[in-house]
Parts: sequence; structure tokens; C-alpha cells
Amino acid sequence: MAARRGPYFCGIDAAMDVVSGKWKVLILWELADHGVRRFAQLRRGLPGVSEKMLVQQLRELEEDGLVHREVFAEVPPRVEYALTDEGRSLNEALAPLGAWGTERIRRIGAEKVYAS
Amino acid sequence: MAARRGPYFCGIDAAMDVVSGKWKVLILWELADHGVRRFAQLRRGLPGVSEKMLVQQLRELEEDGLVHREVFAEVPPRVEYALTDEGRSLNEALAPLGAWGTERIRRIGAEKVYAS
DNA sequence: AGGGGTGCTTACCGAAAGGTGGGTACTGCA
DNA sequence: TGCAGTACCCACCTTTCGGTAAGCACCCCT
Repeated sequence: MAARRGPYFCGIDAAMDVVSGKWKVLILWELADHGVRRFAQLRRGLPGVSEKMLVQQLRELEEDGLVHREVFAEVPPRVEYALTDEGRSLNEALAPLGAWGTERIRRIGAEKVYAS
Repeated sequence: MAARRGPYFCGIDAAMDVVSGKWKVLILWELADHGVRRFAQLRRGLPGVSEKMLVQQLRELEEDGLVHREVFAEVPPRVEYALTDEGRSLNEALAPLGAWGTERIRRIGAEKVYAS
């Protein structure tokens, strides 16, 4: 990921920078839905994601301050992911876009196949 | 561009599909700002965009029904671009995201360099 | 006659994104 | 004994994205 972080043309540009990545918004969505999630739970919640991609996107979201990562020194290892305040506010800002997309799916008839 | 158009996990997924592309949201923004724009006007309004990319992104936005393209059989040729109703509604859905991005820019201090 | 503007198209190329398949160190269960 | 689960990391490879440069067909201005 290109790690731009500015300079930006405008706000949307900045937001898109942080949110671009095949799984980012889906991860945000999943975390907003369930609160705290473990790695394997996210993996199961996002059908089709590879482990590499999931790690990568989570790390980037963490770097950008949207996701909080907490490691428990246990065996077997446990790592929990949750949204930060900024992540939650981003999700709220994404909500209208999600609604628009849902409307669009309805219009063009592209059904979702995966259970949420 | 991968031309997915479904199946989607959810609304955001669908919206992101339509909006992903380096210049798409900027084009939408520009058209929302000025109403009708000609090719060269858009080009000048988006510093750094190449002609190829601008054509490509405009065509995709047109295919997705967000932008209306009207060709006038004149010489020199004239082509006008404008948002469709769906494009306008997408822009409205993007507004909160834009606001979030602006807030974020303020927080992390990544200044925009280009005049809007 | 030459340069610039109009709105594109095509070919090529490098970089980046994303997928595949392996390995790790440890435990619990059968 | 051997397989599954935990949460990753690594090297490699392919696909896609986006940029560069050129051409086109016609016009106007100087």
C-alpha cells in the first residue's frame, strides 16, 4: 500500500486513501457489527480473504489509527481487534455510502451471495 | 478496471466497487461543484490526471450510470459531462466521508497543496 | 506555414496490489 | 501419532493500475 497520507486534494481524497484496499471497509463493517473480534473470527467472517491480506489490511488500519490491536501473551495465542473512536466515526461516515450501495444493488439486481 | 458489478457482500462493497479508481471521486466532486463540464475543463480541474486516465474513468462512470456524456457534432468537437441523478445521490452519500476526511487531515496535519 | 486547441485512441512499461503455498511454535484432542 | 487450531511471516508469481508518448482529424490564429 502506497502510504500516501497526504498531500490531498480534499477530504474525500484523504478518506479514500485510508479506506482503499480490497478488505478494509469489510473489516471495519465486521468490527462495527460485532465489537471485538479475534483474527480467526474475522477470517471466517470475510469469505475469500487470504491470511496474508487480512494481516496486511489490519496492520494498515492499525497504523492509520482506525483499529486497536491487543495481544494476549497466552498459549494458544490470542489477539483481539476492535475499532478505535476514529474507526467508529469513519464507519458512521461510511453508513450513507453503504445505504446508497444497497439501493444500487437493488436497482441493478446484483444479489449478494454470502451470508452476512 | 475489473468490472465486477456484483456479487457483493454488502452495500459499501458495491459502492466502493463503483468508486474505486484514482480519479473517480475527484471527477464526481468536480462535476458536482460546477455542474456541466467539458473534457478539457475537467482536465484542468484535476491537476496531474493524464488524458488516458480521464477518458477511462469517465467511461467507467458513464457505464455505471453516474455520469452523462453528451457529444455535440461540431467542429471543433465538444463533449459535455454532467452527473446523472444517481451520480448526484452518490455524491450526497459521499459528503459525510468527505467531512470525515477533512477532519482527519486537520488532525494529522497533512495539508492539501492544490487549490480546489 | 506552423503552432495550439478539441477529444480522444493505441501501444508499451514499470510499479503496486493481491493471491498461492509454504513454514513457525505451541497446545489440545482423538 | 497425527491432525487441527492459534496468529502470524516469507518468497514467489500474476494481474491490474496507472503513467508516458505518440498519433489522428479538423479547426483557428498569426
